[in-house]
Amino acid sequence: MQYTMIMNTIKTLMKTALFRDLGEESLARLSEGSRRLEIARGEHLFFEGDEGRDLFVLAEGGVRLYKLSEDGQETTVKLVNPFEAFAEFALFGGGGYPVNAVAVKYSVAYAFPGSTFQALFEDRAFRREFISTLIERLRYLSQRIHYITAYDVEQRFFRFLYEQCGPVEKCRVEMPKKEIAATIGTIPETLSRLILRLRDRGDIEWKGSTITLREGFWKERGMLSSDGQIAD
Amino acid sequence: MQYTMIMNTIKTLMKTALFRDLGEESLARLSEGSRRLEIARGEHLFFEGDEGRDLFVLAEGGVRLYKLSEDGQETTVKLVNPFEAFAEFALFGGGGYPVNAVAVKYSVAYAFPGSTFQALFEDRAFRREFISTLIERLRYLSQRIHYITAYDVEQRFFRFLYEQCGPVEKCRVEMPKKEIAATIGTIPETLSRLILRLRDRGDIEWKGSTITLREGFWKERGMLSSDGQIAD
DNA sequence: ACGCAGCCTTGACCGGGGTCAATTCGGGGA
DNA sequence: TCCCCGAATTGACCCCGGTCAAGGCTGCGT
Repeated sequence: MQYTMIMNTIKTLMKTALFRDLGEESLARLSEGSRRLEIARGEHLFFEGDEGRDLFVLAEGGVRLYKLSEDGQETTVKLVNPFEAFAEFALFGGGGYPVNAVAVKYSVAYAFPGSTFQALFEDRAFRREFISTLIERLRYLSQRIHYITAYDVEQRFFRFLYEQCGPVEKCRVEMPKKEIAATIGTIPETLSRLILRLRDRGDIEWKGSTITLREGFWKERGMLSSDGQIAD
Repeated sequence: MQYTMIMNTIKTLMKTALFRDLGEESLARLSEGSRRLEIARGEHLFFEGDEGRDLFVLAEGGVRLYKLSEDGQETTVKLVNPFEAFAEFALFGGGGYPVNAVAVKYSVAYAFPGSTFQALFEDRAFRREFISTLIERLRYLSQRIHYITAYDVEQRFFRFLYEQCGPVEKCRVEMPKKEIAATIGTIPETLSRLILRLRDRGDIEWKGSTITLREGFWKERGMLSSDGQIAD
């Protein structure tokens, strides 16, 4: 493997919460064992049930994790953003991946074979970080379950925007609308109508992949803009 | 603390996956630091946001974990059954409990202060078990998110029965119906109507707290009864 | 330039399940 | 034993959002 390639991998790892605090040589060792994957929009990284012992880190793009039921109904579990690790499931306890992973746009990810982690678990600080990551996921999923069942499509859409960009007025969202719809737990038709309603109301402007909110939009909803304590 | 009381605690711990494999003296140490809690139906063990560093193990009864939104809408995250540990969140990363915990019937639980776990984490096997537990939760929540959004009330009700009793024809469910409704993500009225429909159809019989399914009920749904590979 | 294939939008329709309100049931306390 | 309060049932109503079916828009390959 090439030197500059390893350096790139390391750069990505250092921006990822799970690995941020690792020492030089741990990072190097991880990187050496990794593969770099480029995936086009719509390509799958893995499918539910696949045996797989890889943990992934997204370097660029976006990946949607979802489940599928017999009748084709799909449910998004989480949208992964750059510098997040995902598929920690793979490292422990078998049973294959519990979700499907699809790129919502051109993406770059690194795959780290589970075996390369054995050594890292000797490191107390890493363990701590790993467990924190899991617990954070747990909190996230509890939260998400709640959002999806207790809030309507409009509120879920705002939350999506907030998760993507924070409390700002201008936000780029480079995903096809149907992926956005899936992410917030609805279908393109409904999202389309929602946007229409919001535009009429003067709340939103959507040009290409740039979304512009009305001045003071977040403030009205109790999420202060421009600096920011944030409601969860 | 009394000898027999400690013995009871230990007996419970030994039936709990997380602690099953611990050695004698670890169990004893844990037990000594624990409190025994008896809670009546409807009582809360803790509320969302509470600072708390206790991990719980349910010894008897049932506890429902749920979130609440501003407008009073509640969402059940998980129903805890005896010999399950819960509120692992508390041990790491702050922010208080992310859910409310209410007893759905008279329950007995043990509370273990987070501090007593520090020592246990030195034990490699325990760490492994702990992480497995977290990952299992993660899988469970992914699954649940999917069930709640992709399946209708009827299917969710069957899944509830299945989770409570497995693929058997006779099943005791000692919870008020409104708690059952909340658990499967609906309201008492809807559950009531569902039961009516199922009874007319001859699928179910509900007397007191005993539910009887029609012969071969589970088999028809691809979950073999009486021995049992189980669909997930 | 053309054509095809996705993606997105728009309309008409409708059904699962939630809301509100009125009874009825049932079990524990005086 | 009766009473009472909360749980459960039942009915009338309705709305959010999903389904189905047409179009329009865009971009890519040849």
